[in-house]
Amino acid sequence: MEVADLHPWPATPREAEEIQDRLRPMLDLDGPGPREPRTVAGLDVSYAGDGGGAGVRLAAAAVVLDTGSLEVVAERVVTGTAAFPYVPGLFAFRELPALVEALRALPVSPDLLVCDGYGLAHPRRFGLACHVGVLTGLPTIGIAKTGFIGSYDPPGRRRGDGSPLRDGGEVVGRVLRTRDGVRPVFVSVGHRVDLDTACHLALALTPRYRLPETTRRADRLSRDALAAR
DNA sequence: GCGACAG
DNA sequence: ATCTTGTCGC
Repeated sequence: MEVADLHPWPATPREAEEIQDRLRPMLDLDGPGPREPRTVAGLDVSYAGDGGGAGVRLAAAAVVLDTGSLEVVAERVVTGTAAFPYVPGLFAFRELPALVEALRALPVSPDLLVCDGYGLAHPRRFGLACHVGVLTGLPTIGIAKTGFIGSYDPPGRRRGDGSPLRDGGEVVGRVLRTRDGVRPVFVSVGHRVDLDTACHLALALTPRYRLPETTRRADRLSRDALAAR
């Protein structure tokens, strides 16, 4: 599929922040977005050894599933190196080059992209899911496993229960329970999808496990590719 | 000033 | 993210 170019590429954290601020206005936050996408792609990256600085070996995977059956429609994985050190708030610059390469190799263009991390729930309102959305033009959502910014009250214990994630007086996401009695995930919108639809999709992708089937598939594929060396 | 801090 | 043993539970 087609993906916009990444340049200019930042050499410093300051430049990376400027890029986020410059791309932020490109976001489409009007919903509702695809409620019944036919295909959904999951993105994830695995690292070899200590994953702190730039240059460490990594593998990025994109796995496209049929939304109804959750069967794999297409998948691509590429290996490379971390393009940026890990800095909270600039996480996207670490794996974006490899993810873009994997996406470009896909023989199909998915109806939705699910990122492992945050979208709008970000210090400058431009997390990985937003960045991927602007680059691809596709609807994107972010589903993170742990907290980053914002405050919230614990959601109810049942699958489907959720509570608003608030930051600076605004709702930037939702803490959503995808399985009964299991730790919730953090859902935020990326591009061209509203929060209710994002949570609806998150639940459709978690019929059995806490994390979306898309993320689980991409995680396994990237991990295997790394091990294959 | 002191923590917290997506992956 | 990744490094890791044992341990609890279905």
